[in-house]
Amino acid sequence: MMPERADPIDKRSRPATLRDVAQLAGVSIATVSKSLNGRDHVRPETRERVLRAAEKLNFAPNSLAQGLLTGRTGTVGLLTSDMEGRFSLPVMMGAEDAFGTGSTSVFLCDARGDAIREQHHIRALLGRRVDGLIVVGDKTDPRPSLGHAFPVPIVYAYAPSDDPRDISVISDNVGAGSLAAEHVLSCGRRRIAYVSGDVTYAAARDRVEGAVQTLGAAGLELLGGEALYGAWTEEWGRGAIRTLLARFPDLDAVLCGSDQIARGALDALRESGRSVPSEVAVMAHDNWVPIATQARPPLSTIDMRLELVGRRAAELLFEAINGEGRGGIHSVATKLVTRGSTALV
Amino acid sequence: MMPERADPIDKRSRPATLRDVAQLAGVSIATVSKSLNGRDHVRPETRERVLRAAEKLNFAPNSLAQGLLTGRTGTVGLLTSDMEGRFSLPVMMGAEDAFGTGSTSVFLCDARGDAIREQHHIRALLGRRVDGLIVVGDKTDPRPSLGHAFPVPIVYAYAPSDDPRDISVISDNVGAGSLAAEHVLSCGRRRIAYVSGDVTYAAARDRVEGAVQTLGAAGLELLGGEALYGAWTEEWGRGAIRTLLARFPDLDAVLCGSDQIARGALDALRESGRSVPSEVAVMAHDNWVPIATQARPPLSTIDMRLELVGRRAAELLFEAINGEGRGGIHSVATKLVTRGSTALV
DNA sequence: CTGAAAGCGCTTACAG
DNA sequence: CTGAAAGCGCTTACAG
Repeated sequence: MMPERADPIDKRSRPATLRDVAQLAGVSIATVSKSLNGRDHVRPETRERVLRAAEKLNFAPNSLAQGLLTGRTGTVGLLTSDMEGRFSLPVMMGAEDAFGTGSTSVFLCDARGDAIREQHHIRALLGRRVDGLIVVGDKTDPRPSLGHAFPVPIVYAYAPSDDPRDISVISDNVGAGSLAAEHVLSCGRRRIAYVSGDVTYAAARDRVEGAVQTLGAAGLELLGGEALYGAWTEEWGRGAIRTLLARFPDLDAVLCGSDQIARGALDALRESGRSVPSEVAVMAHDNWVPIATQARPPLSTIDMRLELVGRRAAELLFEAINGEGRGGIHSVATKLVTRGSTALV
Repeated sequence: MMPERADPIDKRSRPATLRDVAQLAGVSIATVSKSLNGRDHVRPETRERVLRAAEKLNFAPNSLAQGLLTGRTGTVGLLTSDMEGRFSLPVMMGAEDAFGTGSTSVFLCDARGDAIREQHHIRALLGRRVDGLIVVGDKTDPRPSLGHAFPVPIVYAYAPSDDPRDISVISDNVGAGSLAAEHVLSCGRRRIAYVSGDVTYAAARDRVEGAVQTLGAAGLELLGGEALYGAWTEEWGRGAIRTLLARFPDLDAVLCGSDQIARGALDALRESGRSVPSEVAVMAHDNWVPIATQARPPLSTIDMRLELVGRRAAELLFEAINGEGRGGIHSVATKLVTRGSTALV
């Protein structure tokens, strides 16, 4: 004879419904609903009884039913093109964080930069009746707009949409370049070179532009008259430094397009017998913590505040869901992080 | 006089329902449902008419309604403790990827290692009637089981549950240590040291254990009789190498607990005038690509195949959802990646 | 203050 | 082959 399955560990026990709670509390399901949702017109002691019953049954309302009824699901789609990307991740974290504290849940989709896959995911998300969409890019270059034929609002984060009517949030790369230049100027440097990354990246060009502007305002220009563009690698950082030292033996600061480039720069400077920061200051971008802090010396760098980009995107999406969409590009200010590579002389 | 809103760009157009399709096709909603779901008992030309109508209205079925009815939502919760973690991310990617090809969507939740937040997220996920849960850890040490009082199955990935009845997927760190040791042995090295990471991490100890076993089988032991434990940093890698070179000037290989430690080791070896790999081979763990490939020379390392861990977790969860739960720890084999730091002499 | 009823959008027996 | 009806779990006017 089989023992009865009274095991509370039974994984497949059906979740409690309003009906179960109503039965236990001896009231109607309407009353349970009102009690649980804090509606008026329920006697305090009835409400109390209902709450206890719900507690005992470990009742959690079925969001599907609620969503079906109210038209709001409290879910949002996060469409990323590259989960490996160091840049899209913090943005995702910021967004998840901003939503997570409330009652909104995030659907994660990785399209791998494939437009077909992206369409597939969007269709699935729309089928799940998300209240909105955040599209996270992995580089700062504008991406194609998804258009406006959607039943829900869309916010683009990190990579802005190429349609100015869309809502986009980016970090301010021009401002970042300015900040970097300002910092080395304030450290008393005047013979400043720039080793940038891949010239096809908007982020590379924007950061250079900011630096050039700021130097210009101080009556200076970059050593050699322009930035050296190359690759986002340490190797390029090393090679560029060797070239620069040959041409400008008296350079006293190097602005680098990324932390990785800066690490290469540090290595090449050390191997050329230049001491950092006393002879040459090195300034980086991105604040990729494991890279920046493990460098010798640790890197001063510009933090792009990507979590803030994600958080801002979440907020703007929320507003748009509530009908207050504000198209255009919203730019998040970056932040200087000083470490040993630029310490004042 | 207001123009009529026939604008297809209207963001707030209500998504089409079965009823809309039925009306356009001139049939009942039951017939629409059957046609769309490929059920029998529909005349081909009727089906065709329905399909065209659905197409024209850009119909996507409301998953909420489907879920409410069928009891399956086609959603899964991914609970991570640390989205910054280099380790939990690839696992998430693998899981998302495994699901993404099907019709399952993933809810992403970051608990930040906070048990309260974790409970909060679990409650929300259960309210959304996910079909199952994947719990992703950020280190390989066993984590507390969430218990068995859940209406849905749970799979633990990367960090196993401390309850052996739970389903866990990990990468094989002992095997990884063996692989690393085998490789340097096959490169003809015999005087082998081990610079490990933080001894409080199971991953650190397991990798050492695998290496010691393999060396033992070859009649060897580690230089100094045991591994040097320290921190997961380049600085520790540099310091440990200096210590080792002083004690064992003739060492010909170093196994490192991580890519970062190995980079430190490379730098210290170079600065001590040892050439890698001709004099000393350096072998790492993790295959953190930007670190490993940018090293001088690029690092041979053990890839933990974390995407595979995530993928396997997704598969096991799927099985468990279908009632074929297989408790215990499932271990994923690691993979040797050879680069310049160990090239055969 | 409380409850019966309608309805959100779908699927599935069950009649016709 | 096609459609009317019930029902998934909830919320919200509307009666009582």
